[in-house]
Amino acid sequence: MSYWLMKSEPGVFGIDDLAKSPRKTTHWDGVRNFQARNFMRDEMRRGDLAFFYHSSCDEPGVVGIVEIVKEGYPDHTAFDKHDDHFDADSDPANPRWYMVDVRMKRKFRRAITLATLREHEHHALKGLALLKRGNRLSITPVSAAHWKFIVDLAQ
DNA sequence: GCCAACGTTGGC
DNA sequence: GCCAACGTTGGC
Repeated sequence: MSYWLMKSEPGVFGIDDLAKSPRKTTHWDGVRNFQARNFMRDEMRRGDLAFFYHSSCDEPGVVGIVEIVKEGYPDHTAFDKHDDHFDADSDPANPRWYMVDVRMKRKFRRAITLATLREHEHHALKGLALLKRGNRLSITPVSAAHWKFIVDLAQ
């Protein structure tokens, strides 16, 4: 089993939106980066857990935990001309973009802010992809040790 | 709003 | 294959 971190802008879709979704489940559509696509298409497995991370907001940070409940499948929003994430180059016969389904497992009582994570970036969280310089990937892997440390911060 | 960092595109 | 130009991300 693997661990991940998935970014979302709360102004677009935050953890409270997920909590209100049917069965607390949603498809993680709109990812238009090949590396992140590859993680969803090739590496994420049912039962994997991911941190839900709020980005581009007042207080960026990890706000909860989701479970991967459906493995990679074509992102249909790429085929919809009227969708913000439409991509004319994604052919339904040979889809370019993929998504997974995630279900909310837990919302932290308090967010683990990026500032808090940074306090540990040279020690317990050394090497965490999220904290790497210039990192912009919306989906990144998290080691088991880092996972445990961050979950403990939320207690 | 600024800007550093990065990914993608396209000309050559 | 190189690399400049461009667009996007995302923290501040």
